[in-house]
Amino acid sequence: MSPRPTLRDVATHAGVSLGTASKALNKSGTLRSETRNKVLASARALGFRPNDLAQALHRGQSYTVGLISNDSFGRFTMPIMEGLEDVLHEAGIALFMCNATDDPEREKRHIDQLLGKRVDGLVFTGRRADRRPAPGLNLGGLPTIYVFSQSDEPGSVCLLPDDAGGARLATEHLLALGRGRIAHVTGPQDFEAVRLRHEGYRQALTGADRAVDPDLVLYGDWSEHWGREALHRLCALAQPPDAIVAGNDQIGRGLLEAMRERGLVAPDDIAVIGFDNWSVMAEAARPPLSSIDMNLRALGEEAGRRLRRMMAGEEIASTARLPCSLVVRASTDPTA
Amino acid sequence: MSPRPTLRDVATHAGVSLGTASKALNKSGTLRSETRNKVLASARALGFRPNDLAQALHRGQSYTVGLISNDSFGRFTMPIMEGLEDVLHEAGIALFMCNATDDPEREKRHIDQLLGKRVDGLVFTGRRADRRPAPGLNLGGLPTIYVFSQSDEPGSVCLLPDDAGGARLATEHLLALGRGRIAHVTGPQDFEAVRLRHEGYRQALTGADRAVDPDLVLYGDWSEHWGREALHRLCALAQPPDAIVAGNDQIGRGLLEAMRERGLVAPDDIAVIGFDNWSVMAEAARPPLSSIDMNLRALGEEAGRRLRRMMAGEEIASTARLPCSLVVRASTDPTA
DNA sequence: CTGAAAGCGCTAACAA
DNA sequence: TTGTTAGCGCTTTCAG
Repeated sequence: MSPRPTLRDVATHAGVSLGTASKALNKSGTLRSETRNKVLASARALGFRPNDLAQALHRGQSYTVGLISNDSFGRFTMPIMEGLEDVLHEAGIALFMCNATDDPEREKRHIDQLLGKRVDGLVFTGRRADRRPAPGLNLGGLPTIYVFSQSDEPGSVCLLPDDAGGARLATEHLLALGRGRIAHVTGPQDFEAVRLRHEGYRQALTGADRAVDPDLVLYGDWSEHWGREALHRLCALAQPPDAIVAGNDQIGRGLLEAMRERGLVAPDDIAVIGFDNWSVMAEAARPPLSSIDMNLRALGEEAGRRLRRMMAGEEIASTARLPCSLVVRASTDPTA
Repeated sequence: MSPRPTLRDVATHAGVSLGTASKALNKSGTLRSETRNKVLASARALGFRPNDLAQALHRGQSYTVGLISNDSFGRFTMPIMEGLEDVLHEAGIALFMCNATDDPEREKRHIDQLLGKRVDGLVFTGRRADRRPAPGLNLGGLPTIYVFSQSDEPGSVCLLPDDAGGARLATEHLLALGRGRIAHVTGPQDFEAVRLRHEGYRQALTGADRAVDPDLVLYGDWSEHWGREALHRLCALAQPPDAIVAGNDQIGRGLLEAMRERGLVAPDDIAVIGFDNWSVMAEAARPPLSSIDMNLRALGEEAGRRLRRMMAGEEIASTARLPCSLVVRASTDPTA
C-alpha cells in the first residue's frame, strides 16, 4: 500500500497547522475562506482521504454496522441488505456483510471480528429458527437486530414478514375468485413459517365460513418435486381442489408443471398461488405464478430505522412483523 | 454502546502496567507465566477484546479486505466469497462485503468507505464487461483483484472461469456420447462469456473433425422461455440436432421442458447440457440437467491466494482463467 | 482567525 | 522480568 497522505501532509502542503487543516476539512470552527480553499486544494492535490480508523478511535464510534448472513445463496439477504444500506447510509453509517453459511464456527469468528472493529450495531439475517449469538459471546449491549431471522433470547429485537398475513392474503385472493376447495401444499412442519402460513390459510377459510379439510393440507419439502407429487395426490382425491396455496414458489411451480402434464389448465381447473415471489421461478412457470411478496427490501429499511433508533439509545419493542403483498400473475388471473 | 474495557482497564484490574498487559495478551516479550495468567484472567473477567481500530492505526495495516459485489442476487458472489474468506482467514484477514447492485453511485460510495477504513486489498466481483473503479477514484496502488469480473484497465489482475474450456468440456462430453449434430443455444452475443463459450464449442467440434452448422447456433436471452422457443426452432429444421449445449442452466431447462411437451426424451432423442450448475435449476429439471460447474468457490480461494501475494508486494500476472468441471446428470446420461 | 497540545487504545522500543 | 513512553492519524479544546 503506497502510504496514503495524512492530514499532517495536507497541512504541510498548504502551509497551515494541523488544527487548521482539520477545521477546513470538517467545516468546523471559523476560517477565512481563503485558508479553507487553500487546504481543500492541497487535500485534493494529494488525494487525501481521512483515516476512518483514527476518526473512529477518537470519537469512540465507528459509524459502521455489521450484517451476518446465514442465507448461503443470498437470495433473501441481498434485498434486505439493500434496504438496510439505504437507510443506514442516510445517517452516514457503512454496512458490511459477513457470510456465515450456517456454520456456527464461522459466525463466531465474524462476530468477533466485528466486535473488534467496534461496529456500532449488528444485524443477523437468514432463516433459522433458533438463532442466537454464538454461546459465550458477550455482545455487551451492542444494538442488535434480527431480520428475517429470530433469536430465542428474551427481549431480542426481531423483524419478520407477516407469514400468516401473507398466507391469508393468498387464500383470500383465491376465495375472491370464487374457489371453494382450496388446498395448502407446503414445506416441513418444523419451520415456523410453515406453521404460520398454515394458520393464515386457516384464518382466511374460517373467516369465510369454510372448514379446513385435512385432506387438502399436505406437508413435504420445499422442492418442485414435492409440488409435482402433491398435485398427483390431490388429483387422486374423491373431490380434488379447485385452488391451491403453495408454501413457496418452487412447490407452486411443481404443482403447475404436474397440472400441465395431466392436461389441467391454471387457473380454470385449479388456481395456484406461490409464496416468496422469487421472480426467476415465478415468471418462468407456465402460466406465470401468482405469489406473495415478503417485501424484503422494506424489511431491510425498517430494520435500518430501528437499528438507528437503538443506536440512539431508544428502547424498541421486541418483535414485529411487516405485511406481505399479493402479486397476481396468470396462474390465478389469466388477464394479469 | 456500553463502554468496552480497554487494555488499560485490564492492566489496572490485574495490577500490572499497560506494557505488561500488552505483552501478556500478544505473547510477545518474556513474562513470568504467573503474571501472564493474571493478565489473561483479568482480560477474560472484563470481557476484553482488543480494539482493532487502534491496532490497525498503529501498525498501518488493517488486516481487512473489501469485497464489492455487483451480482444483486448473490448467486455467484456467495460461493466466491466463501472461498475468499477461507483463504484470507488463514492469514488473519477479515473480509467484508458491500453490495453495489450495478449502481455506479453506490459502488463509488463503497470504495470510498473501504478506502477510508484502510482496507489492505479490494476484490471486485459480479459479471460486468467493462468493470473499473469508478472514475476519479484513485486506488493508490491498493492491491486489487477482479474475480468473475474484469477491468479494462491495463495491467489489472482478473480471475475468471475458463468459459471456453467449459463449453469444450460440455461439447466433448456430447461427442463422446456419439452425438453427431450438436447445437448451441445461448445468451446475448454481447456477453464475452457467450462468445467464449461458443468458441469452446467450435473448438471441440473442429477437434473432432466436425464443422459448425450455423443453423444449430442460436443466440437469445438467458431465460427458460428462450430455451423453449429455441427447441421449437431446432425441431423445425430439416435435420434437427441430437444434442444441445445450452449457454446456461435456465436455457437448458427450457429446452428440456419443451422436449417433454413434444414427447421427446432426453437424452435418447436429444441430449442436453447446461452451464453454471445452478443446483436449484439443474436438479429440478426433468430429467435432471447435466451442467458445467465454474468452481466458483475455488475461484474465490485462488483469488484470495493471489491477493495475499499482492499484499506481500509480489507482482502478479494480469489475467488467469480457472478450469470448469463437468457434472453429469440424467439429461445426458440416464445412468447418472 | 490560527496554532499548539492532549488524548482516543494500542504496540514496540527503550529504561529500569 | 516489568514499567515508561512515544506515536499511529485524527478531533477538539484552549491559547495566542
